[in-house]
Amino acid sequence: MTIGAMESSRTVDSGGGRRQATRQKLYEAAVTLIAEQGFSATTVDEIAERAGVAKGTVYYNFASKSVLFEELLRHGVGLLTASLREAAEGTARDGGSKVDALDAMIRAGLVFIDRYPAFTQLYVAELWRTNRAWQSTLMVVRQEAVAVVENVLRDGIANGELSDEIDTPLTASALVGMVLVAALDWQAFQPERSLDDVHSALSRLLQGRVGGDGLGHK
Amino acid sequence: MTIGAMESSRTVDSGGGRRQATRQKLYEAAVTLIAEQGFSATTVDEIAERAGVAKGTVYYNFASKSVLFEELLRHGVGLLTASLREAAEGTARDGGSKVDALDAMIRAGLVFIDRYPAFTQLYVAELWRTNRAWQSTLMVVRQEAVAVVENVLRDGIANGELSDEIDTPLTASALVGMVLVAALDWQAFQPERSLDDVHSALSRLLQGRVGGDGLGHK
DNA sequence: GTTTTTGAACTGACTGGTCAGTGCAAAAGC
DNA sequence: GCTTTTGCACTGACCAGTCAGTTCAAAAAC
Repeated sequence: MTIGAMESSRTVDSGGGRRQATRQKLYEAAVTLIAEQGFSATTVDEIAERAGVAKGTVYYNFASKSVLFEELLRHGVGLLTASLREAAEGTARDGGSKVDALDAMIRAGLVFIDRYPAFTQLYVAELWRTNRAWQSTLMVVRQEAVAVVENVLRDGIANGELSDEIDTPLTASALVGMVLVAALDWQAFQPERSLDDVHSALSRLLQGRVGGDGLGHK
Repeated sequence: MTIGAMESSRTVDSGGGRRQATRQKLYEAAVTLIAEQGFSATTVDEIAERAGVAKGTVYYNFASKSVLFEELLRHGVGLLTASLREAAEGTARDGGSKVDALDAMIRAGLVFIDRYPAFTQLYVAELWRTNRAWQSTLMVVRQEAVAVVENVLRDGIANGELSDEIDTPLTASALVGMVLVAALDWQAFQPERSLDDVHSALSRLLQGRVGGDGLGHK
């Protein structure tokens, strides 16, 4: 049971109703199982059982196994995107630089992955697959999240803080990948380390302080 | 059909025998199918059909579906590891710096992903899963590949070229993630761009030339 | 003549999805 | 206040279909 609550209690159509609570339980059950085994290898019976619910309930709440998964994806990436946006805006309010904003977003990414590792695993495992039912959904939510990073990069270029030679989409992808893989490896192989620890290592890389004296070499 | 040949014709136990050729065909068929659909969703019948081979042949050559997949994994990561090592050694022979070695390995990674995109997809999709039959195999081959990067980082720290404050395993993971995600996004969303183009964007990031004047800001 | 492949038939376990029926809390009727 | 009705949420046995893996006699390749 590696996943956190993922409540957020005030979702789109909140309503503390029984229905909503059941859906939440199903999300939580599905996310861990699918992260471990993959979508196809996870049966609806398993999901229902772990959620403490009858199989029929799954189909009462979701049109199909795929739809359940798709809505889970939307839900999760939505949380991430909101978190990234908040981080970026936080530094903007404080008059911070764009590099500070990137740094804050790295931290937000790490916090998210730390909180919802199972969701992250499942997201990574599905993102680059092709020919799947939920491809288009995934594409849309991915773009929403990456766009937050891209916007910060663009702003930084616009105000001269970042080189205008950087490739916005590619650099954004690379930054996301950096955080994603470092965080997953952290969770998988060095879970005892602190978030601050990981953050500072990535921060150093972001700011090009890899060379021995803090300046880039060639 | 997004995958390249993956022949390498001179693999571990080469033997141009008929048997080896059949296994090769099965690898190629399996890699694309599993990359697209995932392991569980891919049937043995499909693999056999795409390989142009009878189902019985699959079981004549491999003990089971899982074993076929596991050997495929070993085979593919072996190619990557060899390629990374070669890149690192190439710059060492030319008396290049360790940053040059890292740069060469980034390029080698891109070349690999460009050549075997399907394998890369499948690898990423499986790497952080838990509770799977081939977990341990995957762990071993992953470590072999990452170790090549870690060694270059360590060498760079030892000779003072890189800061001794960098976190070797985390930085290695982050670099791998950077290349992995940037390359997969390149393939998926901007396949028309050239490898050199992608490489230079990542190179810039590696060398910390993101800030407007080529120096890190704070 | 030995190795490898073929291809079709078969099995037994498992899976997504269905559906008739249950439980129950609030509304309606008295 | 008490009884009856309504309909939402849930249940779990069931079904039709699918799949990994087996078997094997015969053909093909070497």
